[in-house]
Amino acid sequence: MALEHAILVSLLEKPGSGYELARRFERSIGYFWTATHQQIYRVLKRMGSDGWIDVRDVPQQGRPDKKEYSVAGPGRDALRAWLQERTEPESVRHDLAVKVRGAAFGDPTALIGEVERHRKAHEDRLARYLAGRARDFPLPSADGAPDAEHELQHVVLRGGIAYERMMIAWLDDVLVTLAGFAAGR
Amino acid sequence: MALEHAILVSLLEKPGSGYELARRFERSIGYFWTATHQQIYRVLKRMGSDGWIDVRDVPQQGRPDKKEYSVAGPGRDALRAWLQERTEPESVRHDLAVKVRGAAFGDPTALIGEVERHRKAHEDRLARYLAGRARDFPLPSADGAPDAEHELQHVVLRGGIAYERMMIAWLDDVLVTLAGFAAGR
DNA sequence: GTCGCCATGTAAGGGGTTACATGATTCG
DNA sequence: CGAATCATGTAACCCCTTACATGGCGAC
Repeated sequence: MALEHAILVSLLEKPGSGYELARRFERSIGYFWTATHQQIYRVLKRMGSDGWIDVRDVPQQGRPDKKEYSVAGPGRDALRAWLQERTEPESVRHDLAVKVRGAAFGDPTALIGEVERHRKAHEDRLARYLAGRARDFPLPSADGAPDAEHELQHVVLRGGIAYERMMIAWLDDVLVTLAGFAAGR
Repeated sequence: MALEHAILVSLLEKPGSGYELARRFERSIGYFWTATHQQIYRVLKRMGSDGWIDVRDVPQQGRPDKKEYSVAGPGRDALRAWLQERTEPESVRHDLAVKVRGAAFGDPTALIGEVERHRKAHEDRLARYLAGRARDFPLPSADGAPDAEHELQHVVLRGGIAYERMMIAWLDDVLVTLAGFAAGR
């Protein structure tokens, strides 16, 4: 339900095409929401016909032309209204936890490789986030009027970093537990 | 895609009815997968016709009769096969992070109440998990052959606890950041 | 007598994933 | 000459959520 709102936020931060939005969802937005280009194009169409966003054709040379979207008045209003609404914490879905508990009925040690793969994926993401932080948020905020957009982007990124660190530590815990079955017999 | 596998794991741990499964998804299974009774009944039907599970009618007194499901051979095989498959880390979806970043284009301080609500929800869940751990996993595992089912349930629960603690700490970070806008002008 | 629990479903609609489709340009 | 990037879409399918539906029993 929040995809359209995530798109509004992203377009408010910087107008762009559907393709560019898809890339942002792979990168910075990816640590709190994901979407593929198919979804994005479909939703952009609906948002356009609802008057939430404006479209501008941008001819380009050496590349296909693109449509640049930007947030219109009603889009801003829709976002403000949604910010007031209550939303419940999202439900968690972890394949890997299902597998870990399911491993009790198969071979626990056979899961080690899979856990290591996931651990590596999380470490790669953490490294990307840390690089992004070093690039975009180099200094602790100086005193004085804080810049809302910047500060809020930063605190969300800190959340992504905390999540990846938590996952890596947990996966280490899982690996130690699984290794216990290999050694303990 | 893992709902049917989560049900297999739950039924292997202990056979039960659709209603009982729904309750388990609210409780212990809830920290790594969620499902409503509507979903569960539908999937149970399909799993039954695929021969993954057996059904047994259990008449009851003072309560409606129930159907008790248990895992059949092909279900066990399906779970074992799935444990071998690669699954990619689940994509994250956090409404609240979208809102935090969107607050830059509205009133950041208006979000404080919502963040506090979420914080409380996570604290409640953490308290439930800790109570569950004290009840079900009172002692550090004694030496000797570890019990796979028990150990693996415990490590998944530790993951749930780590997740809730991480979220609470992050929400505190968000609250401090949001409060900065109220004070900083 | 109403509320909550136990117990099982159907139906509609919305959102997300996967596959298919096209076509130009740049880099190795 | 093939692969990757830029750029935009359609179609089918599956999963999930929300609403509707029923009905007996026990507690306050």
